[in-house]
Amino acid sequence: MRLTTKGRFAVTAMLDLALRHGKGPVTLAGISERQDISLSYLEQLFGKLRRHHLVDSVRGPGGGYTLAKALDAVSVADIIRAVDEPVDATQCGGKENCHEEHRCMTHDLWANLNVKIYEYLDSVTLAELVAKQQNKQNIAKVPEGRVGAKVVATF
Amino acid sequence: MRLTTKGRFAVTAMLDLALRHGKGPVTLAGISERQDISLSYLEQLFGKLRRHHLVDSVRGPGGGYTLAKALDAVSVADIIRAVDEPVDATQCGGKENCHEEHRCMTHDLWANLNVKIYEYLDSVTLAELVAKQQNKQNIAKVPEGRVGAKVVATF
DNA sequence: CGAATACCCGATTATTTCAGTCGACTATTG
DNA sequence: CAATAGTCGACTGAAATAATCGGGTATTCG
Repeated sequence: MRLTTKGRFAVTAMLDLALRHGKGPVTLAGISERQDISLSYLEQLFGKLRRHHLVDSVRGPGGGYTLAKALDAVSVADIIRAVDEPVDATQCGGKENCHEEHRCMTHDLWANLNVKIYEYLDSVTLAELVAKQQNKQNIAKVPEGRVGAKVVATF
Repeated sequence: MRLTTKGRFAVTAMLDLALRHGKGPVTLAGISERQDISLSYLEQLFGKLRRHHLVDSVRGPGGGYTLAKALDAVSVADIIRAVDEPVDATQCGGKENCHEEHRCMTHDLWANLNVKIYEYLDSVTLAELVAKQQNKQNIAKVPEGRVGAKVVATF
C-alpha cells in the first residue's frame, strides 16, 4: 500500500465527479479547473479509473466521464487501488521466502497493516464523502442544472 | 503519512534489535547481514532513530545499538515517525485553505485516514512483534546467543 | 601507544516515482 | 466539416528513495 498525492488527486477528482452525479458527463477540463489539477495528469488518472471500471467515458462534444457504479458502491480504496498499481507492501510479493528460506520477519506485520488500512479505506464510500461535503456547505445545494455554479459559503 | 520501504526497513531493523534485546549492543553490520539492508543506509536510518531517542549507541569495539526504551514502549508508528519526516497528508499543511478560500474537499478525509492509520500503527508495539516472531519459529534455530527461547508452535 | 572496531556525518550518486507536458489520434455532435 | 472531448504513448523535470563514498571520532584491547 502506498499513500501518495497521486491517490489523493484521484479521490478528489472522483469526489468532484460524484458531486455532479446524475447530471450527465463531466469533463476533465472542468475538474481540472475546479480542483486545480493538471488536465493531462487527470487524463492519465482517468485512463486507469476507466480501465478499472470505476468510470465510464463519453466521447465527443457534451461528453466526459460519469461514475460507472452507484455512489455507495465505490470506496476510497477502490480508487486508490485503481491508480496506485499494486505494490505489495510485503516486498516479497507473497512469495514468503523473502528472507532466506523463511518469510521475512515483518511479512505478517505489513500484511496485517495492509488489511487494516484497506479495511478503513474500504469502509469509506463516495456516498459518505458526498454527504459530508454537502453537509459542510450549509447553504450550498448545487442547483439542478447549474453544476458549476459558484457557491457562496458562509463563515 | 507516507508508507514506504524506508519505514519498513526501519521497522525490520528495530525488530532485529528487539529480538536481541538485553544481550548487549547489536552492530549495524550484523543487522545489515541478517536483514540484507545496506550498511550505509542503516547508518542513515539509525542516525534518525537515535536522534528520536528510540535507540542508544555505544561506540568502539563491542559497541553497537540498543533499544532506548522498553519493548512495549515503542510502537511501529514511533519508528516510522522517526525516519519518515512529517509529511502532512492533507497537502495544505493544516492551513485549511488548500482550495481557494475553503478547505479542500478531501481535507477531512485525509486527516481522518491519518488518524486511523496511526491508531493502528501506534497499537502495535515491538513487544508484540517479538512475541509473534518467536512464536512463528517453531523449530527456532537461533544460534548466536540463543536470543529466542525455543517455542513450539503448532497451528 | 596504536590498531581494530564501530558509530558518526556530510556529500554524492543512481534509480524510481511523481507530476506534468506534448503531440498525434479517434469518436461524436451539430 | 469543424469543434469538442476522450485516448494514447512518449517524454520531461523535479523530488524522494535507496545506496554509496570518504572521511571523521570514540572506545577497546593487545
